[in-house]
Amino acid sequence: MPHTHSRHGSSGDDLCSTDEVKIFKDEGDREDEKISSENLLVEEKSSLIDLTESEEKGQKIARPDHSPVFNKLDTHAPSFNMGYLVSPYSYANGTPSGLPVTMANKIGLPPFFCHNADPLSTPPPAHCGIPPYQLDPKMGLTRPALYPFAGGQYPYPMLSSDMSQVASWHTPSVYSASSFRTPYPSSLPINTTIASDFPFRFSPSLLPSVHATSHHVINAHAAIVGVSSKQECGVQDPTTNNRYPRNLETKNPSNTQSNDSKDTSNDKKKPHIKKPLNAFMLYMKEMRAKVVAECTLKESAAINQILGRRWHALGREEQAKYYELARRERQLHMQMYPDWSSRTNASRGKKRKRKQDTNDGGNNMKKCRARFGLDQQNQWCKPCSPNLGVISSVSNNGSSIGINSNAAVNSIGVGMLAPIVSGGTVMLPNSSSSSSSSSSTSSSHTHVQLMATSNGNAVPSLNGITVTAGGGGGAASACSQQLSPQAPPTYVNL
DNA sequence: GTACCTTTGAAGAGC
DNA sequence: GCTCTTCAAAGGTAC
Repeated sequence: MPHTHSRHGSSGDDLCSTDEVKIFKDEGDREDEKISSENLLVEEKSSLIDLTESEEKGQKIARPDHSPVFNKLDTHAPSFNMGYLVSPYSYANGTPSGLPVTMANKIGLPPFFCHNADPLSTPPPAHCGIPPYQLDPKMGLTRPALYPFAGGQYPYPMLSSDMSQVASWHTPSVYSASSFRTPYPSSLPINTTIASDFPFRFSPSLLPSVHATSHHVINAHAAIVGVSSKQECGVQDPTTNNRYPRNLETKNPSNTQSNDSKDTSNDKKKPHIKKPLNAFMLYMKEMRAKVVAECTLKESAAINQILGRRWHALGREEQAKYYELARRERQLHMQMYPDWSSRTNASRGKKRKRKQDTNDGGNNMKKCRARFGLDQQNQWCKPCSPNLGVISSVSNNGSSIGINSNAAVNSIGVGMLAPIVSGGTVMLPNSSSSSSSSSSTSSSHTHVQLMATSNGNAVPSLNGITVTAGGGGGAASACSQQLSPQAPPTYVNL
């Protein structure tokens, strides 16, 4: 995890990551910051993963009736005991099923039960499912499943209608005897129903081929995509009635290798199994629409910055939920595509080559910090050091913000202010302080942070508004403040 | 049409 | 074991 230090106040936000103006009140250490994940040590955060990873390894042997991960995570996330993925579906033995968010989402399961009826009021807990179901800007209020089942398709990801028939051969007592109670619909039929009761013990890799009727389930998995992720909806194999052909490249590694010699463009067009989403991706998927609605931003790069900050601000327990979800995603993915490896996709065709020039403001700055062993948030490495200038005035007439600067800042401003404009919004203090920036006194600890640009520039302050070098937050913190009903922010278009 | 941006995390390759 | 690279999602942007 990149953040290994404790953040004090709000000045320690991540440098170099955003290009926006941030104004916020320094009201001392907030309670939520005390539990912020940014305060987590590397060991602490890794422990979150270790908890799930250790469980994952143990699960390969046997998954007891009470999942060990729930017990382990009890100390951090008591809500786990409630089964944060409460699916309306149940196993044949009546035990509730649970699916990773994206998997259940994409295979067409209905949204999870959510306690919170207002998706915008407060950040819903992870167990509440995916707000974008109601908020997806493209699909409208009721977004259909990305991978809807064809008529009659069985809703279980790994348990096709035929498979369910297999499952129906076994009475609940059979399941009880197996002592398996996994939240995975996939793991249950594979590990217990099939493995223990079939005359042959199929390895997971054989399952898709052995049970030919389940191929549509495999193909319904969201990890299989066609040309690109943006075209994944509606991509269908013309030769079959399925979205994708059954013979996936990862099912035959030798074919994958042979395909490497072919044209990469052809490789790109081939359906492939996508990587399972990690914890942050799951979080982004869930929270993106909310951030878009709150911040009126559409650019994913900016949204992702916000989400990245929110991710760090997320509590340990909340993050643990997503780590657990991600672990389940990986596990389910592993069961569905046992022969798949990330190497398969990595060799597909070099989808993109990141810029290697030194002016890259994101990765290169991170690399610089790593190379020079600098704190990620409070220090600048030499190549990224801010070229400080002086802002001569900062004015706010309620509809616009003006930032005048001397020549030095002007030179910075080319790189600094342009992203701010492109960002579209700048958060200003509330009416009490925003009406006049000069009225913002030190007693209110109002700061304006001009965020680092790709050149790592930031500027000092004037007129009572402190403009600090570096720092982080930008729109992320702005949007975080917007969550506070007592302090509605003022957004001003530049 | 497609790479890029931007985030974090996982995983593989290479040293 | 460490570092580096790529890929997952997303959609606007730039070429």
